[in-house]
Amino acid sequence: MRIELFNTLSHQLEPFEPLQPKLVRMYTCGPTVYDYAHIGNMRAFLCADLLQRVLRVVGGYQVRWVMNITDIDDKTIRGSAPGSPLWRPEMGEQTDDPLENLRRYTRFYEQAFLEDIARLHIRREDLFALPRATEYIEPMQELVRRIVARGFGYVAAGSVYFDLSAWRQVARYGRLLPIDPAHIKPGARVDADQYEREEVSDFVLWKGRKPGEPFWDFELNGQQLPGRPGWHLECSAMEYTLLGLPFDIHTGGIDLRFPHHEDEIAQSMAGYGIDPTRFWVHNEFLEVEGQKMSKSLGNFFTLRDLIARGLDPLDIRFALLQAHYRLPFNFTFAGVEAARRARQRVQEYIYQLHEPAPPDGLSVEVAAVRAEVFGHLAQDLHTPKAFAAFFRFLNATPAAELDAESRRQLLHFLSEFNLIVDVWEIAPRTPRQQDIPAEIRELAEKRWQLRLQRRYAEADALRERIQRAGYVIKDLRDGYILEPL
RNA sequence: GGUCCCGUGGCCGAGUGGCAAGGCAGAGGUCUGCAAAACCUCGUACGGCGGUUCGAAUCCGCCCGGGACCUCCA
Repeated sequence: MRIELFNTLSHQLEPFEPLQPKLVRMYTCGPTVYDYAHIGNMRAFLCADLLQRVLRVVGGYQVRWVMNITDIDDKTIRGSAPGSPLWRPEMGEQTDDPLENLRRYTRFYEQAFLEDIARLHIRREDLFALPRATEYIEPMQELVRRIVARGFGYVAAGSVYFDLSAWRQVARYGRLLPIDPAHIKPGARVDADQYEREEVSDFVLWKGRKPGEPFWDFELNGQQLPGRPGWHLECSAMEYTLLGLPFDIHTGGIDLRFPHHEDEIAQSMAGYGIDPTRFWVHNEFLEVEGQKMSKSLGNFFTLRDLIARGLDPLDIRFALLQAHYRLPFNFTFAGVEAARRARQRVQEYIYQLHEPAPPDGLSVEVAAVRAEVFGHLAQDLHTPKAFAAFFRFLNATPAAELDAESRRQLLHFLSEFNLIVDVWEIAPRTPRQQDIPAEIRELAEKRWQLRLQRRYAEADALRERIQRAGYVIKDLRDGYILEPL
């Protein structure tokens, strides 16, 4: 099915076609591993995951998906510095080597990040590569040399800057978001004094070494410039190295349009001479209870915070799919609860489909709902419309009444749909006996026997006890289901 | 100060000129010893005020409220 995507470059919906037949090359701005990722970060990665899954399942493409790990920047340096309050015992001992400290610090949060995305069902095996910035220092330095050689970079006080005024003479700057320098907010962060750049809009490609900070040797035109890469550099270099330019899709949060992505385009074009990406796809932010997430408002959550509060990461995944990715998502606890119920209802439906069909079962047209649901997903990942169509079908199609062939087709469609949504189990109901303590199972069995003997008072008392232990009993016609509450 | 997005029933959330999707909650019912689950049925919602139009949630203006970006925040 043909996919259409909203492209930030053109500000409109465009039909998507990969540059190489059948293969989509896609890059996602990943986390800076200086702390646990919060759910706002997670939205960005879930949106990218949704896109790559839709490309695979609905578009029928192979996807080569790269997401970087930023393990060198101001925040990671600060966090790993000697005496940092952010240093944790799990990271080991701090050493005399700033680079080694940085490595220990960032690996810790990288590991946490990998655990977090795994819990959200962002699959490691879907990622072609998860490159660390510090492992691409060479290609970054090479890019700086190219930029300078082409006359778009200059050295000042040990750092290398991108010369925007020179760049503006040969190319358009401000393709993703027009920025009018005449109307810069008074007091906006320009910290012109901090560096020796010629224009405040010039951005740093390579930052000169500061005492006590990690650095790499760098020789540029015979000059020794020990230091570390600028923010935007890693993406350009990794895209070039891992995907090749130009590639198909670049994703990230909406805040990255400017300056990060704008500068990335300028760098890649200036250095490699190639406009790096055909499609820029940006997701809107996540708010909490209608407010911007902030630590001072007390509405700042990491995934770990939410899990500690008893939320299921898959309910969070499902909840985030209920809104379109280009609109702000209002994260609420009530919303996650609603998502949990809706998700459970579909799971129940799937279980019913696995049960034996009645002899005079109904036959339904599954191809139509598939076309409708996938059609909405193909239309700029319109998950709300896709789910509306899906639930409309569910409401009109009671699982218990379907014939065997319809069930088979429907389960096939659901397993395809679940390759995208990934929050259900396409399997018969299995009493997960191993997850339930033996004494609870015994109580449930005892209660069932009492119930058969019509000793209801005693049976109900046991049911109470079981419920207090955190399990619920659902009676069926000739048996019961025992599951965690 | 500049640029831009959003405001739809109790909550979430589609719809961008022609009788307002869907989810959750709520109400009633079926089934069940009761409950839970499941299933069926049920909605006088478009922030405010003007304007354009035969017709506006949808276009235009103003106002109110929330949010974003404006040089290292996803």
